[in-house]
Amino acid sequence: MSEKEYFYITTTLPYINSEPHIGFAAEIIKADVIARYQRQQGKHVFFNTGTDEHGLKVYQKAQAEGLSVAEYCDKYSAKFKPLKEKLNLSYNKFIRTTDASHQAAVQEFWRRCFNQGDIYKKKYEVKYCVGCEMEKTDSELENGFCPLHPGQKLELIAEENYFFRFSKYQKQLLALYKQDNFIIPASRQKEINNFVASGLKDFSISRQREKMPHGVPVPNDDSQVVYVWFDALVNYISTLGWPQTESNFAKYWPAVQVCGKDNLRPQAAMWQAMLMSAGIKPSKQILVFGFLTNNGQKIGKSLGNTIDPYSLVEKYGSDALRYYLLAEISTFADGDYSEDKFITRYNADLANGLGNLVARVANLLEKNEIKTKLKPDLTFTDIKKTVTLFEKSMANYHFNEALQIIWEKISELNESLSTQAPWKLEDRAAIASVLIPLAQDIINLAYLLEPFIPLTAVKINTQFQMNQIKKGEALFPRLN
RNA sequence: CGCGGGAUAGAGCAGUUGGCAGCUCGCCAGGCCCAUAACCUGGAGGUCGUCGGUUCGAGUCCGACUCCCGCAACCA
Repeated sequence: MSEKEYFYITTTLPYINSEPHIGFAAEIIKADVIARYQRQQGKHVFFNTGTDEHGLKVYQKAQAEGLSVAEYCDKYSAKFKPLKEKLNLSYNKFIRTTDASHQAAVQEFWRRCFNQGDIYKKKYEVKYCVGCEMEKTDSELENGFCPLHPGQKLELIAEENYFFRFSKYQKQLLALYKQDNFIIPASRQKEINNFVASGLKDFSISRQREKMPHGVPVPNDDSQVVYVWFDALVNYISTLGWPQTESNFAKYWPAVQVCGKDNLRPQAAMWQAMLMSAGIKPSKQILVFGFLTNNGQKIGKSLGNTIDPYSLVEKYGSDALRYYLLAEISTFADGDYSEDKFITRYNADLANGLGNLVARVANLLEKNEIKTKLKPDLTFTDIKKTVTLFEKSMANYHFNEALQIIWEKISELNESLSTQAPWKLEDRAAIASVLIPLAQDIINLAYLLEPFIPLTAVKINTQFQMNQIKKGEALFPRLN
């Protein structure tokens, strides 16, 4: 490779009206796997995440907690930052949409769209529930009434906001969806294609400051603030320094964006249209992940069955959680979490599989005082087939499949050890000739596992690079 | 005719160019004893939702149907 390639990946920014939840943890862990894998491939990686902090809900929650919005944002944004250490993430940028540089970028982005003639002011009617003292969107209504106040008629209030000419970009968006692998999985690309093909309505991109002051000021109109969607999406480029430092932007853009399936429209349609309007290249690729259920039940704040990633890490460690989310659940499909499944998976694969194999081989090497000098070597004959299959799965982001391939190898090594039974042999050289190839395979597997379970990979790597490999502590003690 | 996803062994799932049905857990029977009561071998268990079509051959493609589940935009 003459010159290093650049690679940019970003998660969506979680909205800070609640604590970090397992769904976002799953999303950012997958992004982390991709980022780490790309680094292994020798690329310069820019890995972005952060928090989305504007908008009505944050404004209301701040008031409810008796905090200024700034205090509230600092407090809640800070709840997301420890994910980096707790989940062992490798992102190198944490952007907040309240950052001054981001706000300036939003305004510049707005101006560019405005200059294209894609932003206009329009009066329209919003539905207002007197009972709730709140505006309601159609999707919040049941049979045209507020579910909390079904007897009351909704009032219609005239409001004037800025709109974005989404409809103008229908054809260009449809052309974009012709490109294979723009959105993965393909079914999502089909879905958004059908949605866009069915017709687009312009959407409002501002709010009256009087009602909701917590947002980026609209350029040249003090009475309005930028609507949070429009604002938040711009982070994908403002985080690169756009429009100030074009050089960084030029190197890394366009991005691979990951999101949950609820974010398909904003990412794959609205944001792409916004980029077109501003004269910026579309995203490189959008990966759309599924949702998690808790024991088969939909997870929701109202159901009170949210899963706190921090407590899971506290209990089982970051690698165990990462492994579960990556191995048990198909990358793009919905998946389920339950403690029973977690423990079963942990014991079967991490304790009995990988952990036990490492213990067996290391112990035999130590007991027989066999000296080694190993380092990862993917050209090692015995690992080649595994590497080929592994890379194929990784290219499609099929992480569960990639891990399965590694675990087939682990199983093969356990079998090989049992068959050759070096503990029955007398001759040290013969014992060594059995164990050293196994140790070489293990250190190679650790290399492949680094994007998935980085702490364990480092442990194994350190352990197996020693001249005298020692048994040491169990990597994953069995859970009961 | 709103959009999309799913239906594969007792449970949970994988099967992306159509080619003898796989994985994990659980269950039964052996082996081993280096290891984290771990590991290895063998076995029982499936009309791949239903019906029809294409094909030498379909879980995999096409059509119809049944049953589940999301979404239905300006709520971030």
